[in-house]
Amino acid sequence: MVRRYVPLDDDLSPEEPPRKKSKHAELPAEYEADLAVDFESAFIAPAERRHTPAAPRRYATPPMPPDTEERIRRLQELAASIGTRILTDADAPAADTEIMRRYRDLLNPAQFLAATYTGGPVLVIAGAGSGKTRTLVHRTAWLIENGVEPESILLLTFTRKAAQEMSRRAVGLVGRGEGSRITAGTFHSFASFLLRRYGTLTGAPPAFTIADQSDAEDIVDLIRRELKLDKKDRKFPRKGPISETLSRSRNLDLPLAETIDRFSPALREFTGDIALIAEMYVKFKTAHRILDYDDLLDYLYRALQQQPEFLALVQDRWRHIMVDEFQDTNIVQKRIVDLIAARDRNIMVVGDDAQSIYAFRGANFENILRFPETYPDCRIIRLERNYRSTQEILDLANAVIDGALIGYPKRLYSDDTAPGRPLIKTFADQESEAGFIVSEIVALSSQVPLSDIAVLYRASFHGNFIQAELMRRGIPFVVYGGLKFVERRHIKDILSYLRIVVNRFDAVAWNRVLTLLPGIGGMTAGQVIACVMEHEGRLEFKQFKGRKFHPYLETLATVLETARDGRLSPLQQLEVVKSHYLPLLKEIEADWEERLRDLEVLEQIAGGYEELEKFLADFALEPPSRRLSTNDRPPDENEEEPLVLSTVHSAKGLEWHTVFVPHLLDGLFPADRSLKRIEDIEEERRLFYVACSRAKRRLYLTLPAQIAFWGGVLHLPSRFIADLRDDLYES
DNA sequence: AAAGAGGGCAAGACC
DNA sequence: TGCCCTCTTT
Repeated sequence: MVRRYVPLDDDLSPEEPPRKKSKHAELPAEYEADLAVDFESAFIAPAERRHTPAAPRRYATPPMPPDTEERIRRLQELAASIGTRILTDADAPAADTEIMRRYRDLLNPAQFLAATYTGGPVLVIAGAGSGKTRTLVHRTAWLIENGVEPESILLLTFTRKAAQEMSRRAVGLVGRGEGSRITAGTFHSFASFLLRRYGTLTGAPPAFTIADQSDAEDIVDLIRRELKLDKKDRKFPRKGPISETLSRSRNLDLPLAETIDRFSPALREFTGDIALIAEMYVKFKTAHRILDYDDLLDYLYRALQQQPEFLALVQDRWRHIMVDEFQDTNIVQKRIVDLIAARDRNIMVVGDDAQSIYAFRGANFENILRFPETYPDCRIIRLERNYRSTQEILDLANAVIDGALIGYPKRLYSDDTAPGRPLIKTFADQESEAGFIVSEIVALSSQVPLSDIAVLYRASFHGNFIQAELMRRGIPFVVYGGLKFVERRHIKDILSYLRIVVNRFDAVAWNRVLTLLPGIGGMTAGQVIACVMEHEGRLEFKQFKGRKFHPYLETLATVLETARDGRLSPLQQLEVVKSHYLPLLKEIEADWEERLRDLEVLEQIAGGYEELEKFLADFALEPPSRRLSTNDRPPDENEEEPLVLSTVHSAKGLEWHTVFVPHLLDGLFPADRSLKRIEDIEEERRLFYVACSRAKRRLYLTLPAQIAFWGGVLHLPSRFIADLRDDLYES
């Protein structure tokens, strides 16, 4: 079966492996040796691996360090030992009241159980498409119907989209009056709310501003330059990697040196200086009253932990806690939840370990696996009935996840027995692969709306050939991801003025605003900021009299003073700074007219607020997700809803009638950068599982026979399809 | 400070 | 191979 994928140039001898010129050449020597190992024996063999392909002899399996092996074994034990805690359909409560009967009829037995269980901590393992949101929303409604105060319900989610969806549907069930009284939000928005409201109790600075990821990087860059580290060593790492490492160290709760050792060995020789930057980074934020995303969680956690008064206050208010997407929580988030739930223990966490795909940003896969460890008396409910896909698609998805080393045992099933096994197909090259996909899309589009079809790939550039082909044939499509609205410079610029209006000490915003002015660069900006700090936030620029740029500074000061007027609405404040900013924008950007449209969107959003501080906080935490200027054209009645091109990550939680997953070559999916650590390969597998489980009726898995990749050639089919039983798919 | 040249690096993206 | 970042030059 696997022979079907055998690459065209398979005559390479073992003495001369094909990876000679490829990326793999950079791997350490022991890894070279390992490439020859039969991948079947290198894994702790999952129970159900069935056949031994000939080709995969050359799949790279990284060595497993003893501590990793030990940890994996522990997690396997945990996952295997949940038996006694599992509640089954038989444990569903009697439907002996009108309310109970109503909920029983609305939900399947497992969902019903999850919605009504109140006997303590619960873990709900919700498979893909199993009605997770439905269950949570009904639980919320059930609690309220049974006398729980809506105010005491806390629903924590990962994305603002999920939070809004929950709120909306809760309101639909219990009505606006009660539905709007529950707290549903992201961890960060919940933290931001508490820190602002209980500033003195939590130790958060007054009127703090929130630094997003790029702001955090800018701060690192300012420090890096101040320390002249780039001058000392031209190889000194850039702001991006440093900032990422600092954040990772906090998200994983690991000492900085260890974080560097484990995740960025290339930075090892700079550990001392990075530690120094870390120290100054903290001081910088304190001095300028800035909190980054990690701070929001850290401040909240510390306040809960160290201020009994505050903890009691929070526990008194929120007595029923539900956490969505628990597999994506990091260690700090888990601790926050544990603290709040410690007293009343009304906690339900919902998630799917098989869909944990965010380890790279600090999500701790183990939180969900170790829940039974934290709450030994917990109960576990599995939602395995799938309402999305056909059984034949689920069979393949189940097989994919069966190949994982760790995870709770589960098996999705569906009533949908519509025929149509997933298709796995190899093409000579990327062009013919793209050609095939687009032809199939064209053929399908007579029966299925284009918008119900998606192409999901591992990395954005995998979509290039398909995009080209779609354009050539005039098929409308949208690409998820790309440069976000909030990341566009003019949006950041305008928001920076407003940030200064709120927080005079926000040096990151100052830096942006100042360097916009002609004649002011990084050096001068630094001096001006220092001057503002010395004057405790007053706009005293007399000392720059005589310098060329002095008049600009005075103008800026006037604008900021005008905008600060407390009688103005956020929208009016925005207008004030905009009138100052527009001429500057025209100077620096040729396409300023198009950018103006983004500013209009910003105005629209600001119009909905009464308080500037709230507007800025919300905008930092809940930015509009897509590129608005290009996608928010007025909808054309006759225009067809476009096809979707997306990364698998961005597709999480979504579904389509037909899904194509292209470029299934080992080294692309799984990505070659993930092949060095067993945990990373595991995550790639879960990612592939997410991709497959997005499909409702048709699933296409395709690959080119080979692909030129950074000077080398990739030609092995993805290990995730190579080890599939051949009766699971067509070809 | 702004513009041009050369070198390094390359994924995924939530708040 | 191409883009982004930084360094160099004016």
